[in-house]
Amino acid sequence: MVFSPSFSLPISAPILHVLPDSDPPYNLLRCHPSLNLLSKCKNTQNLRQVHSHIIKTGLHNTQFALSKLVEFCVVSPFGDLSYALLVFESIEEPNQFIWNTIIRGHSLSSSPIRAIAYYVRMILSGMEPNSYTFPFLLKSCVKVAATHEGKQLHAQILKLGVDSDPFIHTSLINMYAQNGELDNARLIFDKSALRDAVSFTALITGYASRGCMDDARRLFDEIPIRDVVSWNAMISGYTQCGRFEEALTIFQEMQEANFPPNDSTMLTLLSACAHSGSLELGNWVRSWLEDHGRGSNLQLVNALIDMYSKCGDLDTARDLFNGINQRDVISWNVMIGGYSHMSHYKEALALFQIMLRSNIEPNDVTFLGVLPACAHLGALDLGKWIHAYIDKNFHNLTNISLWTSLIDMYAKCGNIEAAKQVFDNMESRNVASWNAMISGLAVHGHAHMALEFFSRMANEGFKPDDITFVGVLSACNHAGLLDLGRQYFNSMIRDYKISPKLHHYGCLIDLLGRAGLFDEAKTLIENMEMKPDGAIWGSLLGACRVHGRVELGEYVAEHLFELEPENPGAYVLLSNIYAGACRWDDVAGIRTKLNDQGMKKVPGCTSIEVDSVVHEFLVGDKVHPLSKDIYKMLNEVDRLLDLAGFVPDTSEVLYDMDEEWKEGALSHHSEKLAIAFGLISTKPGTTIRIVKNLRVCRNCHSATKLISMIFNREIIARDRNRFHHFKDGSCSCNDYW
DNA sequence: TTAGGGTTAG
Repeated sequence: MVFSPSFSLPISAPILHVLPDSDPPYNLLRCHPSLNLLSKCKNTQNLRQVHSHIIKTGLHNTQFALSKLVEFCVVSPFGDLSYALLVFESIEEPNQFIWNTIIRGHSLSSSPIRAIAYYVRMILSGMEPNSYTFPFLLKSCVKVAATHEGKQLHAQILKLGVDSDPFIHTSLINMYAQNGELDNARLIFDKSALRDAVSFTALITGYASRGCMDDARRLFDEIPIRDVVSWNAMISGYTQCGRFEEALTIFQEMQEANFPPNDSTMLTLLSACAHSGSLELGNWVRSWLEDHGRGSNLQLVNALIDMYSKCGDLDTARDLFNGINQRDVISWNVMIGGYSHMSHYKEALALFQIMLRSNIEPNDVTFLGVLPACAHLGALDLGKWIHAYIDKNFHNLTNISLWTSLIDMYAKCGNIEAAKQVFDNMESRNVASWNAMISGLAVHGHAHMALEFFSRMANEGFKPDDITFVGVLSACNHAGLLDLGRQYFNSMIRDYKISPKLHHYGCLIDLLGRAGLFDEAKTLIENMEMKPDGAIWGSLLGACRVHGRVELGEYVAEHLFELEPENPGAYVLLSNIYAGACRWDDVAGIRTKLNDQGMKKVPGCTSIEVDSVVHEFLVGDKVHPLSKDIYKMLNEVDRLLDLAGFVPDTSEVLYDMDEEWKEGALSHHSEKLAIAFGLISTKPGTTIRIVKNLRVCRNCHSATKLISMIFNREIIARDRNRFHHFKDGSCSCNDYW
């Protein structure tokens, strides 16, 4: 047997000779050295050593010692349930405590429903449950939303007459409240004379989870003697409902009442700060924690990191993260999630890679932070790796958000088929899953399939929300389905009672503009309940360019200049309109204006993932290590394009006025650099996937179509608005984008 | 004769 240096067994422990089921005096057992050693176990090895010791000293003949062993296995983070079960199965007639402990163990495990199975076994073996048995069982019912089983347990509780036990009473309220049956929870609460702060709080939490904070507040006011958890539950309830000011008011009331807050109060407050962006209060909490000597508590530091990153102070968040000695998975998750939340996607992925190298096991929350970063950067390989990791390591995972996040990732990374596969394999879905699928199909231009999913969704009893309609309308938009778009827009208002938001108007106005129906678009804008935003004027301006409407373009541009004076995009679009009308003086005028005001257009940037590494290219970029080879390939591409009779489209010159124009012609746009890199670094025939931060320009669009044919490559490009699948010389958008 | 209820990364 191997002894770890920090752990040694007592040499002379008393040997007990006892008969089974006849435990010796408890005072002798309770303080027996072997049992005291249990609390010092730090791993399974230690546990086995103590178990051997228990056997050597004869203690294994007592149910008391075995119950302590089983309890340790079940409760301690260094124990494990399977070991507890081994011991349990070796006991001929386990006592009530041991049965309860095994049930408790299952309620704490990853499959709490098994607690019920052991309860059934307990009854069948002839052992009666007691008032300790039910809180464990009811907790399991909460975890797996087993309302039906919970009700059966309720019947048993009434039959046994233990319903007046305060613990069972609160557990029942909690079970009903958490499973959405608030009326039943209330019934139990009202019928009983038991009214301590704990049962009040259980009901308050139920109301809070349903957004009924006014009911919660009434109950809170009725609590005879409040305790710290009831205060915390109120702060947390308001926070969850997005009523941050009221959350802070409760905290103020708490202070005025001289009620001392605890760590949980601070955790809850930090969560309120994170959600509402209250950096000032967050800083106050931080100094409170330092003043009270809680500044290095891991859970609190994690909450501080979360607060700072959500408030946009990523540097302070990272400093705190770096300062932690022993980070847990939550530390990593909040930092990665913070980067992702603030659109620092590259940092999110970089930190995730460090996490893996540090041998920290990621969990579902980690992936909820990483997958959106993959989606934005188009990091399909990493996304696929995560999918495989989940399949391998997380069986029976019922986290709908995670699967939905995978759908979104696949769709945004250009693999809509994989997105659909994930969707089809989901055991249960929610509105968000349908929304992800519908908008995924929409950006890929599969309008009819998106609309088909919309009908399926309604048929399966899901109620579409405003986000669903953004997907539906953008599906119509990307396919130019004007009549259908109008119909869905009207149906949204009439049949689903959803009032249109800017996004919905944006889709419809874009559709109308592209179809040249400017009068209808203008009327719609004038009748909107809110002021149009830059996106709406912008799409109209784009439509003016397509239809060569110079005067209207000037009128629309004026609105855009007023709304977004710093945005050079509007000037660029207007100059393209002038260029289309050969009004070169006006083109030059805008150019001067842009230069005078020192405005620079957002540089075009395209990324491509090769062998799990994301490579980024800016216009005319020469910093890539393989730059020479890339430009060699670029020359070859240009030569072949020329041979194929390609004539560059220079109608959008100003669009590329600054760096790109200076770099010469249009041949060094970032997407072309990325494609050239893709051509030299992947095997012939491999699909090339690229992601561009701006809309793809006309010239590159025509060039890419030809490249797909010349090199026999499928090229999937995501631009700011949608996907383009280039194949055999044509594009899935049918030149409509 | 050892235990059990309500708040606390998305």
